[in-house]
Amino acid sequence: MELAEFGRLIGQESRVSILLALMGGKALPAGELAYRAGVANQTASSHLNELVRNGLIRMRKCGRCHYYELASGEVAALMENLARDLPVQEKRGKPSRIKPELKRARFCYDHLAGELGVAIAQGLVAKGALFLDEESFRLPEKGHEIYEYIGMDLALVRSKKRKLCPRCIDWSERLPHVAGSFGAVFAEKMLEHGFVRRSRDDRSVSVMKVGWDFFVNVLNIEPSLSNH
Amino acid sequence: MELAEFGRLIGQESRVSILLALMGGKALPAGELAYRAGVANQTASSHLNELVRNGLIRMRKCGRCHYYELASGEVAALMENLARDLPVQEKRGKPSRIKPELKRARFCYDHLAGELGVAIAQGLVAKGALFLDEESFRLPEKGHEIYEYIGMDLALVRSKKRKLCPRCIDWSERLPHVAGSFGAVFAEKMLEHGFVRRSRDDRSVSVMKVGWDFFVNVLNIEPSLSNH
DNA sequence: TCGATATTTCGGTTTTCATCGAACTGATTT
DNA sequence: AAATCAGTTCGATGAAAACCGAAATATCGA
Repeated sequence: MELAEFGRLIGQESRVSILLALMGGKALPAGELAYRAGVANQTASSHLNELVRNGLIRMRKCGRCHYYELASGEVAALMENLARDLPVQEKRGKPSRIKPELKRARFCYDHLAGELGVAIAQGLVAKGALFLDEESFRLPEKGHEIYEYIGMDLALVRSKKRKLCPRCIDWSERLPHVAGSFGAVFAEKMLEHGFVRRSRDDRSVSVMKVGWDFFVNVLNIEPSLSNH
Repeated sequence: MELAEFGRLIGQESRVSILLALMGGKALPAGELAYRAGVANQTASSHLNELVRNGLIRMRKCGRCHYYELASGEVAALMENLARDLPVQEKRGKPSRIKPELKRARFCYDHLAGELGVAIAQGLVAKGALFLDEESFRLPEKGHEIYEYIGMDLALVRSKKRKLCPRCIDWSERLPHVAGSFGAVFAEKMLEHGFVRRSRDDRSVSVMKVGWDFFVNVLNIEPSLSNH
């Protein structure tokens, strides 16, 4: 895609809202996206069309609903990186309008990010369940008890064709967390065990009681994270 | 800056042309930028104003000329990374419109990039004049004969307040080359010795005869690079 | 001081495009 | 089959903004 073309696409509030809503990794129906962007269905429809045409998102029909989602993890990473690297303008009276829940813990496409995501990555490394490599993380050859503990099948992780566990530098934290198929499967497990729960409205995530037990006792994550 | 605001700024051919022209790292007068963007001076002037207001570029007066340049290496890196990560659309009959000279060797803001930039970085590493680190390159404590050979003062490099020698992943090559103050000073030396010469029109760079001697014999760079 | 040059400011024109009402398509329900 | 619901297409409207001619500003050279 051309630079200017891409700029035009993300140079408009409604379309950015749509893209940001999809950054949660869930596929959402057209109406929902229109509502979130605060525009009429027809308007959203044309935006969605445009985004699909340019390969940023894609559509899947299911009955009479049209579900839209990001086209790929690459697009998600692109957006996340862009948001992170945008020059900060020193304008007085512009205190970051970032929702604190989002900063604390959120889904970044299909894996966990925010303070929690970073802390998890660090915890796994500290426990020897993950190694820090040049460009990405690396899994220990013979697995690790933590993965058995949560019933996570590393063979499954390795079998996917996408990148195993690339580092994704967090937009809010500017620190690495785990993305790729590992990040996705791990996040899946966290949901499955009820450790965390996704927000109904946006991509923020809340940590349940059992979740804290796991994070603090098994991963040795700072309990201070839990004090809001 | 907001995502949408940034998108709007780069979502327009004239402004992208201006930004791209400035990616060479040279400061250019307003008229020149208008010419390159293919618009009238007045139009360019308003675009330049807009870009300055948003902190992407900055202006320096010199006599009756107004010289514009990128606001910082961060902005340059942002643009370069963006261009690199843009999703490639599989459109038939769209053979990369990238100028081969640009792909071969160019200035990326203030340091060398393209095939040449990557090869230089690899050459320096192979010679032990540079080490590959986590996020950046690292200089050997006690310097290296290569730097003495080209008369490059590492103390000067280290004295600058900007990052020493971060890795910059190339837009065309997708491989790392050296940026930061090291990259800038090194490129400066290459020009000084007449090893390379900047194009008058764009950010491409041509390698002179003496340059090839240096690159091939001292840095052991593949001479195949020189066959166009 | 006068004219030439580089750039900006102002005003008006034109283009682009985000938006929504109305009508249409298809799927689901009654 | 009729009613309903999700979504799209079409067409018109209005606002934003890209553009350039004309005039203003500032510097330079003579």
